[in-house]
Amino acid sequence: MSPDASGTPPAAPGTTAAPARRKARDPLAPDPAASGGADAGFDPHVPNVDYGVLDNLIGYAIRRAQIRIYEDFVHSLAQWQITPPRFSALVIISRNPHLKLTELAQILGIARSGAVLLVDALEEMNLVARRPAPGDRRAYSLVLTTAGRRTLEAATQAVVAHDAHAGSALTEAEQATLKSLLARLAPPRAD
Amino acid sequence: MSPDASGTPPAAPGTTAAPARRKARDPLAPDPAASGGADAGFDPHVPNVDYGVLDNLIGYAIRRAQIRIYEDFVHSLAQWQITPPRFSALVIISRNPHLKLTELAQILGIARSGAVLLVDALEEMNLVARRPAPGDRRAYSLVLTTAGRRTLEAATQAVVAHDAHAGSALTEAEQATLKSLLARLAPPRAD
DNA sequence: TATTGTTATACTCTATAACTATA
DNA sequence: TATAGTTATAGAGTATAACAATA
Repeated sequence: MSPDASGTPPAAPGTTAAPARRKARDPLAPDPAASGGADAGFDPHVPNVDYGVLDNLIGYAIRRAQIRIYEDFVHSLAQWQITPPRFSALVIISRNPHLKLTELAQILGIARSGAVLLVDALEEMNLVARRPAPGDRRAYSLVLTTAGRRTLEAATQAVVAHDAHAGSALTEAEQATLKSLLARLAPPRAD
Repeated sequence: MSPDASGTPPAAPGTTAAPARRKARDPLAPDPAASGGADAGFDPHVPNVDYGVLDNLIGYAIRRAQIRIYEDFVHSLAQWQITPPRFSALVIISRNPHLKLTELAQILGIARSGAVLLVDALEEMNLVARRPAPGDRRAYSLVLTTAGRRTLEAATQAVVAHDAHAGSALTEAEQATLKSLLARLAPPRAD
């Protein structure tokens, strides 16, 4: 079809100019619902803008809150070169020592190959060690190093402090309510 | 340094075997806090696993809820080949016609170049049209096509239905409370 | 034959920065 | 000189699938 055949005619032929068009790739050709896409930013809530339904959706309220807090989270961990997934991994390994890579992957909800990369980075930073798993020479037993424990402790303090800041506008009771309500949200439907 | 010099010695030389190590790239070398990284999955909440601090953080409660709802959201839009950012764009353009690309980008919280791609896709799907902006031959005026209005209407119904499902475990009052609490969360700090 | 860790590959999303045509 | 839209490029994150060693 012709360049501007989008249902609306080219308006006024005298004032109409505008740059040239090209065609775009299809971001969801192979599998619409798969892949780790994370949506665009979408926190701003610019003044004088009508957000329509978006403002009525629980999902968007949660998303906005998530984005806002995530920023803070990332900042508070940046000084240790720790990303959110790395923090999660450290906490999980700390509280559940001797996990195997596959188990860690399951807990974190990522692919095994992703867990390998994650642990690679943490091991290179000397925070986590792969020890031979007793009784299975294929597997590793993941543990924190001394430096890992120390770093996790410091990072945890920072994270907790920033999380407290995020919730500082709410009373303790309200924070508890919020967590409880979030936890009670219905899981995805099957259809 | 040698392959396994990670702070912990090779345990027992008799039982120690385990695959070979290599080095990993650094995911946050250029700019720790930038880039659109979205964290790994992390919804599962596997039984018999100690999540430590994570279970006490508001940020993680929100993140889990977000991931859970997001799935549903994506599913409900997949049949129209509409992704969450596309849906946002359609709603914003619908409620605020004649936006320029740059304005749309600001509202969505994405880069101008991203907005171009987004609108490219929507235009190719014949849902959005770029019309010449009156008075500025550099700019476009974004509007929904007839098909765009129709599709948005249908998609909105689906989204609202699924959002209602997500909140179905809560009473109306509780849903209102949840939204209110989320909206009151403190914004990120400056430091 | 199944599983553990690994690797290679490909794909998506996003940002940065350079470029053009206007203003 | 600044701004709107565009383009190219590069980076991070992820998944998939194949592979070797071991179970």
